Amino acid sequence: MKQISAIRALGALAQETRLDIFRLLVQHGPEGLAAGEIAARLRLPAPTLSFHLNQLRFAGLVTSHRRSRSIIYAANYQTMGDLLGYLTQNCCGGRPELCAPVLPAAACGPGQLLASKHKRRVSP
Amino acid sequence: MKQISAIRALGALAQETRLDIFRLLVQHGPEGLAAGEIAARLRLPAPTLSFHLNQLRFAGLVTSHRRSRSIIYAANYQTMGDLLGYLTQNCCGGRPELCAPVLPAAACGPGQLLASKHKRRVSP
DNA sequence: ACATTAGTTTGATAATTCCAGAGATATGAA
DNA sequence: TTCATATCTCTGGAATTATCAAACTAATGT
Repeated sequence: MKQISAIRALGALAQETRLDIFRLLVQHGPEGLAAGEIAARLRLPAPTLSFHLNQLRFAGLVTSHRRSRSIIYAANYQTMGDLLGYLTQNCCGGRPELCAPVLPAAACGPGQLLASKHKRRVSP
Repeated sequence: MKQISAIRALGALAQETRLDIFRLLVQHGPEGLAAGEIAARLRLPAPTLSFHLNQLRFAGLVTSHRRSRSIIYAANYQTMGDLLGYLTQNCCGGRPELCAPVLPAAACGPGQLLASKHKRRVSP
């Protein structure tokens, strides 16, 4: 992930309403949630929600598609993973164990490790 | 880490100048760097740098202490680790493996990853 | 065709953030 | 003390971001 993308993602999440929206979407997994449902749960006026969803989409953190009258939004785990990778590599001085000791061991287990499309570099 | 702290940290990092400052400090480890040195390396006017350092300090991402005439700033790895933990737990739906697969395996193993001055590739 | 439902866009206003200049403060040297 | 160095704070204006009412667009049902 490039710095500019990381900044966009960080900026998108650095706002209470958007962080709430994103967390809600993450909780609902790949099936996502209709915009109206998000608005109802978070008590947000439709235009305000629409504004924030656009920011999240611009940052690549959510995807959307229409289903009948509703527009379904879902969290984009790939971007979130890329952001975590960027922060770990660029903001932990190449010593991830200093900054990421909290990760559950599951993240390290054998199977799960991957499938990332791009090779990743460890910063010097 | 509370949501408000996470938002402050995200907001602090969501700005090019500050992300540059933070990355520079991370690269220089616990010894830190004097404000003047940061200003020189990043070509920043002193007031601008001071403004951003204050934001980073408010977010808990850097610490500072005076040493003679200089004020030394250093990255606070603890806060960075807390932020990564918050994001992993709250933005990955309790499925960290979905979002954190990019971590070099070494982060989980016994040490060693580090200290390489050369860029290194981790096979996916 | 018309009404209904679901979202978006527009636009005005309020709040916040960014950043450079001028001046203030703290430390060390002569 | 006086001077030079290093950094900070205060200030204010420009730019950006957040909010939400009103108007608009798209899909569906009658």
